[in-house]
Amino acid sequence: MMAEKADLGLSLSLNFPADTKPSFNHMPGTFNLLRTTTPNCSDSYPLSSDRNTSDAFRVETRSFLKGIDVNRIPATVTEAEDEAGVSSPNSTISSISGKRSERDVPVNDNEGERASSRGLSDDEDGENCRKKLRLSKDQSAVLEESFKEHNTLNPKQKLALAKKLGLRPRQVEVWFQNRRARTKLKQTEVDCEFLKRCCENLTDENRRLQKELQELRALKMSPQFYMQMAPPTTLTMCPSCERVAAPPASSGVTKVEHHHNHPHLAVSNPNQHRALPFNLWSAPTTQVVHRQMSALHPRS
DNA sequence: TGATGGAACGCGCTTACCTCA
DNA sequence: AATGAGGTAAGCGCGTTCCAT
Repeated sequence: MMAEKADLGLSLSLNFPADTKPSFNHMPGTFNLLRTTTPNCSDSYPLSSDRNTSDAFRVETRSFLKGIDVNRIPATVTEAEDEAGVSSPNSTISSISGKRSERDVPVNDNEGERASSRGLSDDEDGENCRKKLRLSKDQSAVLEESFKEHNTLNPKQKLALAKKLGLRPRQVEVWFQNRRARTKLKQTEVDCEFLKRCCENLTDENRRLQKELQELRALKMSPQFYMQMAPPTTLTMCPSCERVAAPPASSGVTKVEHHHNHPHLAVSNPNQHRALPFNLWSAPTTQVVHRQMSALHPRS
């Protein structure tokens, strides 16, 4: 089952390759904080509103349905529901709204389906127990394909998909909801792992710096060091690249001179070169994040 | 023009059912 | 055969958005 899941695109693996980064953009409202740090992440799942038109289903509608669903509801019930848009005894909700210019194109069908989705929806057998209908592999595959194209559906798309798969629109809707939830969960796990790694790197670096500091303090105590050491004020840090400048031949280095020692400062876009001082972020992905954060909070 | 109410929708949480080891 | 764990379809409540009034 896990392997199957991976095939279906739920494998948001943690071993970020060299220049990939976790995407925080999949779901609205999740990891907003982090999202701001990765504004250049591309949306893996464009919003449905971008593709709500009929072209969304240019995915061939050929005979996917042949022998498709083992679990299918008796055709009489399903099709009657879907075609007529009367899915349940309580589907008396008015379908005359005409609102939502874009969303409820197929007014009747959708609203009937919607009505069935809230409240008593036992249209399968009329009993109270809800039946668990496992979707077939083919059905899942088609849904996955569709999900890859757009992770939300407008009513038209929902209906078309439902018809194509021999499911109720509500089932398609639920599947998409659950699928979004799974994606988000998976993404959250990936994000957590990513942050954990960042934390570990920072901890290591902190430890290393503490050690270095201790060594420097010890050195400072020794008289010989004091004699050789130039005054600390001559240690300058490049505000752009955050590197400690090489000890100048003479003290009182001006900023211009300092920059002359750093050819990279000639780069037009300073953000393109923001070398980290201590190799702080070992993972390339974190460098990206750091760059974004630097861009958000530029120094001078 | 802003306030208000209804409809539709998505999400989070949860339950119920199914499959498999 | 029984059972517990994990996966997932589905129910429900709530918040948000859009639109008509």
